[in-house]
Amino acid sequence: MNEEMLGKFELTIPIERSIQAELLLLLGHKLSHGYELIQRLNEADFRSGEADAATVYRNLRRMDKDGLISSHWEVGESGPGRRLYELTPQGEASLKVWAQYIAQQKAKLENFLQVYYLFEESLSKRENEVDLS
Amino acid sequence: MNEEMLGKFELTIPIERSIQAELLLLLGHKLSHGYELIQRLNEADFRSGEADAATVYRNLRRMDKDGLISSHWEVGESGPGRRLYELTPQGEASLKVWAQYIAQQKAKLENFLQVYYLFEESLSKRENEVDLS
DNA sequence: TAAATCTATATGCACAGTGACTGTAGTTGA
DNA sequence: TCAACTACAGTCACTGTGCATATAGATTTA
Repeated sequence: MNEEMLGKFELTIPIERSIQAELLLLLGHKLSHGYELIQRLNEADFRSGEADAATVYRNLRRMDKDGLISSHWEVGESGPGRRLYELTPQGEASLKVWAQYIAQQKAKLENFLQVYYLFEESLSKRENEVDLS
Repeated sequence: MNEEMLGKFELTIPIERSIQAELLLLLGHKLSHGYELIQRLNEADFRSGEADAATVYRNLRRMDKDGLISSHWEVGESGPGRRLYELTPQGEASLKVWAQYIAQQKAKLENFLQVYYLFEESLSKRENEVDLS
C-alpha cells in the first residue's frame, strides 16, 4: 500500500473510500460531471446499491482539491451549469495504485472464502456423523 | 445482502465491519478469547495490518450482545481472567451470510480490475501512437 | 523484592466519513 | 403555472475507528 498516493489512510481505507477509485476509473473512460457519474456508478457492475449524491459530490471536490482530477465550470446551451471533471496524470497514477490495492483486497477475500469453505465442509461432515448415530 | 442477519446496515457495510466476519470465522475454527483473537487476526492471511485491540474487544462485546457469539468468564490457573467466546448457531448463520456477501464483493473487485486493465491497455496503445508520430 | 513486562479487558476522546435532509437554481413538459 | 428533472452543495446526527489510557493479576528480570 502506497500511502503517498492514497492520502493519509495507510492501512485502514474504508471500502466506502473505494468510491474514489470507482470515480477515477469512470473518469478514465471519459470525462464527466457529478450528476452523470452518479448514474454511471449505479449502472456499473462493480458497485452495488445506490451511490449517495452527497458522497459523490464531496469526494469529487476533495479529489479535485487533491489534484487527482481537474474541473472547469461549463455553462451548456441547455440545462443548469455543471462542473466537468477529467482525470489528471496524478489521478491516473492514483488509479494505478488503487488497482494494486484492490487486487490485494481481492486476494484477501479469496483467502477468507477458502477458509470458510473448509469450515462449511467440516460442518456438514459433523452433521453426517450425527445422522449416523 | 440480508439485512436481518447483519444488522441495520443494509447496503453500506464498511469493510471495517468485516472484522466481524473475520472474528466469526476464527471462532468457527475454535473457541478463543479476545487477546488470542487479536494475535490470530494478525497472523491470518485474510487480514492486513494490525487489528486494533479496542476495535476487537468492542466488536466482540457487540456480537455477544447481538447473540452471534456467547461468552463466559474463565479464571484460569495462570494469568488474568479472560472471556472465552464461542460461535452460536446465529453466529454460524451470520457467517454464512457474510461469506455470500464477501463472494459478491470479490466479484465486484474482479469487475473493477477487468475494466481497469482495459483502460491500462488503451493507455499504452495511446503512448505507442505518440511514439510513432 | 522491587521494577518491568506480559497477559487480558475495557473505556474516554477526537476525528473522519457517511446518509438523510434541505437549499438553491435553471430547464423542460403537461 | 406548477410539477419534475438536472445539477450542485451544505448542514446535521450518527457510527465506527485509532490512539491513549486505566486497571489488574501474573511473570520475568535486575
